Amino acid sequence: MNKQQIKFNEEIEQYTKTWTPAKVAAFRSAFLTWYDEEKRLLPWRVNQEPYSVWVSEIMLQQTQVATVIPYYQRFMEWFPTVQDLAEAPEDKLLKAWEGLGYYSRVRNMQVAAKQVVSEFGGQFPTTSEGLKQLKGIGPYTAGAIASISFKEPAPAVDGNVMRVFSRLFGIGEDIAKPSTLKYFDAVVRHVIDPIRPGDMNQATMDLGSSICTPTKPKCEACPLQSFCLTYQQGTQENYPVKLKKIKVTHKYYLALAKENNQGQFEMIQRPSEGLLANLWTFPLIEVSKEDYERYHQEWQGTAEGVLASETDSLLKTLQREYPEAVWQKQPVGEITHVFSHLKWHVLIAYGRKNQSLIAEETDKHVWITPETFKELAVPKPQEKMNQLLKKANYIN
DNA sequence: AACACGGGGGC
DNA sequence: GCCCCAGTGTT
Repeated sequence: MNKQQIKFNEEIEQYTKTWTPAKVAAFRSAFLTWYDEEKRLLPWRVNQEPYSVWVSEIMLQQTQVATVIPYYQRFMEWFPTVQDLAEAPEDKLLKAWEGLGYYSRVRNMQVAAKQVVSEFGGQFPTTSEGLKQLKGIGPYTAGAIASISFKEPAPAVDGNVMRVFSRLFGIGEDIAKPSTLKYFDAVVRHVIDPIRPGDMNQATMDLGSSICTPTKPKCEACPLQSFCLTYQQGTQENYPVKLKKIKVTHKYYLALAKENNQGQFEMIQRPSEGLLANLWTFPLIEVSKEDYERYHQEWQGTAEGVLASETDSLLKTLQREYPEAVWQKQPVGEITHVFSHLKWHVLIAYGRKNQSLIAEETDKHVWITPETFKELAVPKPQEKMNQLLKKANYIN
């Protein structure tokens, strides 16, 4: 067992350590009693055939219960068995799904139906592992069918289940990350009823849709109140944790490290509002991603067949746009910096001027020696650039 | 790991 | 009218 596995096991134990066998038994009893009393009588709950469970689960992945019911009933009339589905003409198949969306799912269902007929003799595989071999059946659907139809104590973890269990156990992992699934899988395995695993999975789904709702959970009506860690802490509304995935925007710059004959570098103060307001950096020239990548390739010496007449080299650009300095042919280097919502890619170009031109100075524009950089407020990317210049012996 | 799939519901 | 939703497949 490697370190990561040990760490994982310890984390799971933190969640389950107060769940003694007696508590687990009481939990199962309370939950299943509630389910027996409250369970909704849905058309796909009249039997536990894998075919009916499968059809309903696929439909329910994309649509709410009330909408699914008529679709489900018509689907079962048109395709009563897996053989009927396997042999169905495509237009009838699509007609049956019309309005549900995600049409590839019904096509995958037919592929799976054909697999069942030809590879499994018309019978569904009876384990979650076997079920996962069927097209369109992933861990969730496999767990649902295996537990309901074959009484395998397999978790069926969907968004509802993550919500319920994150609150019950105070699981603060980010449910937006696919890797978080394993925490819920482990915790569900710890408490799932070995005699009625399917009912426990369905009870969890029902609880998630009727009581343990995303906002304003009806904890006063919850059969699991006394088992719920976050209810006791009053923190249930903070769960599940779902980090908004912020899209990172990439920005590409050339930084101009211009040194004059006094050993001074040009520094520019950023605008008083927005990102890094009022901080000082080398002059930054935003370039397109394409130009940046080309400059970067030239620098790394991997550009092939690039004709000077078609594209502009970094050196030519610098000489044309900033003729007051003598530019070094190659960039000093590259730094990147990740902000909360964007990533800077900066190539540092070094150029030397033969005059001092102090007259150019304004209050937002100074020439200073590296020794006095620290008198200016400088952001992290500029610090990285300074480090790079030091390392390459441009400054001390 | 990121994106596509396609409707419905919530704001 | 825009954003998010929830699994599975694909790249």
